[in-house]
Amino acid sequence: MHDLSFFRNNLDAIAARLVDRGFVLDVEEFRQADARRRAALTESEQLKAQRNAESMEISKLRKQGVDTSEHQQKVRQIGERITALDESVKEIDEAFKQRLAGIPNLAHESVPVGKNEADNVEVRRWGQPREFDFPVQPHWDLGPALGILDFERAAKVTGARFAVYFGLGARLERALINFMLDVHTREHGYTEVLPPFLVNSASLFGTGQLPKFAEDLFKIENTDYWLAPTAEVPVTNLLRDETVDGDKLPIKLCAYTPCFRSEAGSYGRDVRGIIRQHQFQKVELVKFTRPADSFAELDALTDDAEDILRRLGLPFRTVVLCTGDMGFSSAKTFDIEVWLPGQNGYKEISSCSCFEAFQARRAGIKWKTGKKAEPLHTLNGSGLAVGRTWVAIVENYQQRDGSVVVPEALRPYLNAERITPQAKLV
RNA sequence: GGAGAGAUGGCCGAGUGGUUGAAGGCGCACGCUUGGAAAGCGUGUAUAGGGGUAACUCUAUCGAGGGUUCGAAUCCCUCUCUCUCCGCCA
Repeated sequence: MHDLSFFRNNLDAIAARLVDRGFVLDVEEFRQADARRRAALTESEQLKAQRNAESMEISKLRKQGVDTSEHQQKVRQIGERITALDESVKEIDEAFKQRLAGIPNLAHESVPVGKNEADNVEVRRWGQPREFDFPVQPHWDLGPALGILDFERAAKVTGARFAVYFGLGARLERALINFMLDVHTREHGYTEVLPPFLVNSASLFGTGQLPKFAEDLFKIENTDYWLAPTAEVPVTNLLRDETVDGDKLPIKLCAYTPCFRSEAGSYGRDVRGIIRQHQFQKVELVKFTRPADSFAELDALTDDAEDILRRLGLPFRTVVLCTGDMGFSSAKTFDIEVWLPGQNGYKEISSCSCFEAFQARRAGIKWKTGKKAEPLHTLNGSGLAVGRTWVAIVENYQQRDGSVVVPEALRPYLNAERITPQAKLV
C-alpha cells in the first residue's frame, strides 16, 4: 500500500516507474477518482458538521425550556441526506482504497529493469556442480526407489501435488528443519517463533496476499481462516498495529511452518516430484528494520539463507529479480537457486525480499525514536524451502547404486551417513 | 459446547443519552524551581482523513459492524476477542 499523499503528489513519476513493473496506471482516471472521493467526503463532512452544530443548539434551547420539535424535524432531514449521501461516499471511498491497495510496490532503484525471468541478473555463484560418471536420476525416481517418498498413497489420502515421506525420507525433512533453525538461531541471531498455521484475512491483507491473490490460497469453509501460504504472513503480522521502540530494531525472527498454496494457474508446471506441492515445509526468516538499514539487512538476510546451502555443500547461484519478475509487495528481491542435477539446472530455493514500508503501512507496523512514529521496513526470505533442499540433497548426493550420501553437516541431525533402501511398508 | 463477566487514550481507570476526544492518576516531553538531583509547581501529550501557504479548522474513531435518536462511549441487535466456572479433549 502506498502512502496516499506521497502517491498523489508524485503521480506521474510513480506511474512511469510502475510501467517497469508491468503495471499500467491510468493517471487521469486516478486523478478523477481521487477528486471524486475528496468531493464526496467534503460534502458529507460539511453536512455532518452542520448536524453537530444544530444538535448542540437543540441541547441549549432545551435547557432554556424552549420547544425544539421544529428544529428536530429540520435536523432529521439533514440526517436523512447524510444517510443517503454516505452510501455513495462509502462506495466511492472503498473503491478508491481497493484501487490503491491493488497497486504494486515500486522497485528500488538498484533493481534491473526487465520484462520477465529472462531479464533477472545473476549476482553470484557458489560451488561447482558435480560431474557424474553414471546416469543421474531425478528425485521422483530415486525417492520411491529408496522407499522414502510415495506419491500414490498421498494421492489416495489427499490428492495430486501431495507427497508422503517414509523412514529416512521423513527424518531427512525433520533433520533439515532442525539444522536450519539451529543455524539461524544460534549463529545468525534470529529468535525462533512457532506461529499459527492458519491466518485471518486482515493478516493476509497486511502482507499483501489479499485482496489481489485470493485464488492462490486455501480457505477454510464458513470461517475467516485461511491456510498460511508462507510463514511471512503470521510472523510479519505478529507486530500488526503495534509501534516498536527504535532501539529494539532490527527484530530478527525465524519460523518453521508448513505452507499451503492452491497453485491455481500452475497446471503443467513442475508436475513431477515434490518441487511444486500444495503443502510444503519452509523455514522462514523475517526482519523488522529501520528504514535506513533495510537494504543492508536484505543483503545480510540473503547471506544467512545462502549459508545453509554452503554448509550443505549444495552449489547455488543468486539472482536479483528484474522489475517485471518481482512480487507484488516487494521493492527488491534476490532469488537463491540451487543446482538440481535431475533438472540439469538451477531451481529457486529461496526468495529474499525487502518490502520497504509497503507491508508495514498496510499492517500498521511502526517504529519510533522520540516522538514521531512512522512505518518501519519489513523483510523476509526462505531460509530455506525444506522440500526443495530435500530434493537438492537427494539429487546432488546420489550414488551409482541409488543410495544417497548425507552431507557432513547434517549427519548429527539425521544420525545416518547414507540413505539406503528402506524396508517396504507392506 | 453451556453459564456468567468484561473490552474506554502509551498504561491504570471514571463515565448509563447533550460542548466528553473523553474526568482523575501514572508515564512521557518542555519549562519554572535547585549548587545538582528528587520532590513540588506550570504547560503540553492519540490516530486517520478532508480544507487551508499558514495560524488553524472540519469529520471520524471509547473491540468491530448495524440500529434507535435532533444528538450515542452511554440504549438495542449481531459478531470478535479476553477472563471465570462447568463439560469435553491432546
